Amino acid sequence: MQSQNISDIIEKYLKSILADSEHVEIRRSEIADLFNVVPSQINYVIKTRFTIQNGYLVESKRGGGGYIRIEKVNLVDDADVLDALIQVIGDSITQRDAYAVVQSLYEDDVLNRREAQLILVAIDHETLGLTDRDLENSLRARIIIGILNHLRYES
Amino acid sequence: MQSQNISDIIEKYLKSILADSEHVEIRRSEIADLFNVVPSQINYVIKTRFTIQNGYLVESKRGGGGYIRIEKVNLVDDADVLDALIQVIGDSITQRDAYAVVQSLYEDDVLNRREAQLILVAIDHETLGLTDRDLENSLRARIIIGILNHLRYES
DNA sequence: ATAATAATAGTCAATATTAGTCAAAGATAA
DNA sequence: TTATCTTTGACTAATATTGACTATTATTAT
Repeated sequence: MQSQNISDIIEKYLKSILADSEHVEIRRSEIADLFNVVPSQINYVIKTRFTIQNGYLVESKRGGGGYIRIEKVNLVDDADVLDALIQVIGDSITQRDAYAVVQSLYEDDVLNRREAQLILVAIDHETLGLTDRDLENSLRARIIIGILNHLRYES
Repeated sequence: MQSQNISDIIEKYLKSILADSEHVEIRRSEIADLFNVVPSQINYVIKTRFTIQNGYLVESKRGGGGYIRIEKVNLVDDADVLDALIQVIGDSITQRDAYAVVQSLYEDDVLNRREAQLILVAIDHETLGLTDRDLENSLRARIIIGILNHLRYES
């Protein structure tokens, strides 16, 4: 489990802060300097690792005193967040994003490890075994949304 | 003495590492260089010799800092039962029959109630939302088989 | 007040860095 | 001989990194 690339390292750094506090607020250029990358790489890290699918809300402001603020949210407890998530998924979701959703359900203790892994198997590219990528992504969306709704009624 | 083709040698090399540690993480091109083969041969070795039937899980990532990771897992005792079920399911299964399969897994304590329900959601006709019944049945078969294969080992 | 300037963050596309797929060719075993 | 297994490489896909350009907000000068 070595994080070879710098994006993974930045991700871990931010998550280590989030482990202790509700949110983290950064100045983009400072983090970029800290890890010796261009500022836009911070956007890349956020866009790929701190999405709503991952269970994070991000807000920011430009100009003097600007910042980027990342907050961890709970996907199923808050009906609004769940609705937002379902809307973001829409009728198509990649394996990567779906993986992120299941991962955050696990982190929120909505699913235990075994349940999460069963779901991951069900939505896996190899499992579905389709050549049509659009079809694969739309099926995956239906399965994930079906499960999210099931979890909603259950709770 | 058996003919030691290069795939066998690579297999032994990887397994010798796995003898000492739980997993091995490689950079595909490095191993290819080490044994003077094209990178895709590493995929061939993995696909033919590190299958789940043999107790290996494989995951990988592309791009900068990419890797291939092979993990040895413990296979459960009653893998034969799973094999039999997989055989019976074949490449297509109706919702009715699939329900029966999941039900029997529940009755045999392979799955608990919640796990069974999650799986039923995933393979439900409504969830999959397909008009092509053959496609639906074959997808359902793949999902169930994927899950049965997952149940082969303990993580 | 308003305009100019500074200080932030965002977007996007080009490039780099990996791994995956597939089918043809070659080698080996039955 | 024939079927299966191995080897190869061209093409594809996914992910990461970079930087030029844009957008937004705050501060300063007029």
